[in-house]
Amino acid sequence: MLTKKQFRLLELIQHRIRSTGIAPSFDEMKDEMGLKSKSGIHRMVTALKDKGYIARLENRARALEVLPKALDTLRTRALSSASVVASAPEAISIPLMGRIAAGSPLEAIEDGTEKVEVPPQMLGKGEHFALQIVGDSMTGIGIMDGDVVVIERRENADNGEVVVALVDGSEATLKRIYRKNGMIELHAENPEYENRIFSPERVRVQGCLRGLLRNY
Amino acid sequence: MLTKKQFRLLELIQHRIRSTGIAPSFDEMKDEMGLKSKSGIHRMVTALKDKGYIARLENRARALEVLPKALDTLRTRALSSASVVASAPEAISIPLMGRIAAGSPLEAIEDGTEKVEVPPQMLGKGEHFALQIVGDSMTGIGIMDGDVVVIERRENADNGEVVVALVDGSEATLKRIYRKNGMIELHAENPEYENRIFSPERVRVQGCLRGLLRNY
DNA sequence: TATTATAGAACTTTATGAGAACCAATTAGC
DNA sequence: GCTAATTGGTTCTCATAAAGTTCTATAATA
Repeated sequence: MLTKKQFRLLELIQHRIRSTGIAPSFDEMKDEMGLKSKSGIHRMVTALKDKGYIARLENRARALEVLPKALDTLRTRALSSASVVASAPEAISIPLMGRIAAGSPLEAIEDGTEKVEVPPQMLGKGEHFALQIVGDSMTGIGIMDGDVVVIERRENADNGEVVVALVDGSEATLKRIYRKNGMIELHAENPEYENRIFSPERVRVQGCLRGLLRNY
Repeated sequence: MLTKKQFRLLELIQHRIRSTGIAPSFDEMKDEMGLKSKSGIHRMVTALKDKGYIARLENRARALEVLPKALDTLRTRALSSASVVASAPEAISIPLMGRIAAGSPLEAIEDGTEKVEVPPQMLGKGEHFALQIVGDSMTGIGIMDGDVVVIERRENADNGEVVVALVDGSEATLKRIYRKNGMIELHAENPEYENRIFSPERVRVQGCLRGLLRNY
């Protein structure tokens, strides 16, 4: 029941909320959709709401919620697009760049000779690598000790995304990142850990979290 | 009930919606059916609607919905062609058998037409299938809503393993299983949920958790 | 030949875009 | 607190693109 653009916008909203926890503003959606005016976004958001895919509070900033009905659409699509891709059934290998933890360096382990196979639907456009998680600083969002995370190499990240952040050039951690008042806050998703705040010069983003693999 | 072409169109619509999330436009259907004019599509769509296979909003872009009646028709057909799909044996695709939640029945265990690609290192010897998690009853061990879990089909499980358990033949859940004094305890890994204890006859193990995939 | 499907084109309705002015809510400073 | 600035959301209007509807002449066929 959705038009192409409406669907794309819905995907965008959902992805944004899922990866950053915060819904995008109209202006941000405008930019991400490649538009120059946000009136169109307003109309599409209204359409999505009327069609029952999202809920929103009018006049509230970033007050969007993706409803289950929409999740159904997006889920099945995300999964079955995998089978479409399956025509080229090779698993894709990406380098395992080492382990990452709260408080231990990443650089030291960068050989990249080990590979991990990753299902193709987990990879986006860019360059990816894998890291194995040590420690429990992100258990709050379901990232456990020993998990392998798939990271897309990037220099910057949206507010609220989970990133690999290098602090002072030596200490790499997987944290949720927020920018506040010109400072950068690295947020551990475990109440037992404290958030840490740095000046922007001290923090370098190395990549954004894209997927997770776990073996039992 | 349906003519050949109508059936083909129905298949096409359903496949399109499932794989891309949005219905095709009249022009696109025209192209995919190999026609040069869309007026014919219009008539066929009208016919499908009149016969109760699809619902639609007139004059609305891509406003088609495939009704359950049609899914029945399509499913029988899909099963017979399943053997063709299976002819790519070494593939790392496993069937997605539906969704599973704490407390709600395994959603209409699907026909297994949908596939998920899985990195080979995640698979063991046996037969595997995938399920998508709904709900938060296992967040305590890092299994979140929307995750895809890889299950090895088994009839029994070691104490403490995470299993897909079918209770009373109807209600399937993903739980940690313990045997105590001849009884079976199903343990949700989330303090907000209660453990439940059953007599062995009531619980059937369908498989054991082997892996987990998550996209961000 | 009667019937049914297809091509084509004209036409109507919806969906989207740009831009600008205008509210509403929030935040920074007093 | 209170005000001003800023961010974010709402409404219009004017264009244009995209999608859906209709109708007629033709082609295909039973």
